[in-house]
Amino acid sequence: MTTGSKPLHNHIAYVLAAAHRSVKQSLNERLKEHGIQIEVWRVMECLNEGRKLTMSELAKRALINPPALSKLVDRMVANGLVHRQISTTDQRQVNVLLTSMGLERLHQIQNVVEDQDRLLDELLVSQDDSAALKEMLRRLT
Amino acid sequence: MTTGSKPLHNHIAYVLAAAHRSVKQSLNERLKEHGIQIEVWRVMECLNEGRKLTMSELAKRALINPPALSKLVDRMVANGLVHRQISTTDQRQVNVLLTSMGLERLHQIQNVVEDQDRLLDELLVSQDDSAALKEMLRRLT
DNA sequence: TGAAATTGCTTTCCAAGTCAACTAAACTTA
DNA sequence: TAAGTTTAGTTGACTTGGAAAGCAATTTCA
Repeated sequence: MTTGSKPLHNHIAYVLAAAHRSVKQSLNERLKEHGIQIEVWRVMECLNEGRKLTMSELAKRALINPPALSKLVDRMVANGLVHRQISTTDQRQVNVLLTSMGLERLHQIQNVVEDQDRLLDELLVSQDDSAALKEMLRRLT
Repeated sequence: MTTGSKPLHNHIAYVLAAAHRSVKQSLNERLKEHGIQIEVWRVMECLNEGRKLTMSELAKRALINPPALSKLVDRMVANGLVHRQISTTDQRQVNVLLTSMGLERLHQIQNVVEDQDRLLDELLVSQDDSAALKEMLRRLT
């Protein structure tokens, strides 16, 4: 016997990585046409929902590690999408906010993302599957 | 109204990214103790199943883009885990094979990965869920 | 209150990934 | 069969990400 172990394509870690890779890539291609990278979209969504978030809060929600976020925000500031604001109550904290241009750009791409999401839903069998899938994924998180 | 759109945590792309991030991170921590990175594990698993694969075949299965794989294989050769072999039938193709040390190292970590997989399974409600989840993820891929 | 510890964020250094260009081998076809 | 095309893989310039150290502001508590 040569394999001795569960085949790769049955590992959750592998299947999850494959699905993530493929979804990420197709979303990426759509967003690239608008000159926006996926992480930038997530940050903008988070700020749109949260109005004003500290770096650490934003890092958690946008699924980005603090050092990477710090650099990403630098770039986004340079591109005029967000701005930083030192918190008045705690001078260590930095609040990040969407600029009006950032909000405008977000609206431009929201349709793109929703389109892709609809397309993914269609790949699943029933409508319930989509909800069930998300629920299971949240459980793994 | 300020949001105007589906909340972030309902987007498949987001939930998938969150789950992937978290699973990847925990697997990564386990593997780090053995000095192996996740992509290296995937490559070794693929080679264990396929015995001998060309770079492009390996790239597909291990979910790694060709340039990244090329460099990764460089490192793995340097570490004595695999070796390259120019195909006799087509001199452009490069076959990659596990060394005996590579196989040995793979066996050492397979338990680690299976442990984590078992743990993930337990996070889901029923046994069926695991199969259902994988099936849905494959559909998205 | 002031020294020590903690927290929030950034910076630095290095490892790794991407895109596009490149080399070489193998086909195609006129 | 020689020129043009396609395919396989690698390389190089550039960008991004991660781990660990660093800096300040805040909190803790002796």
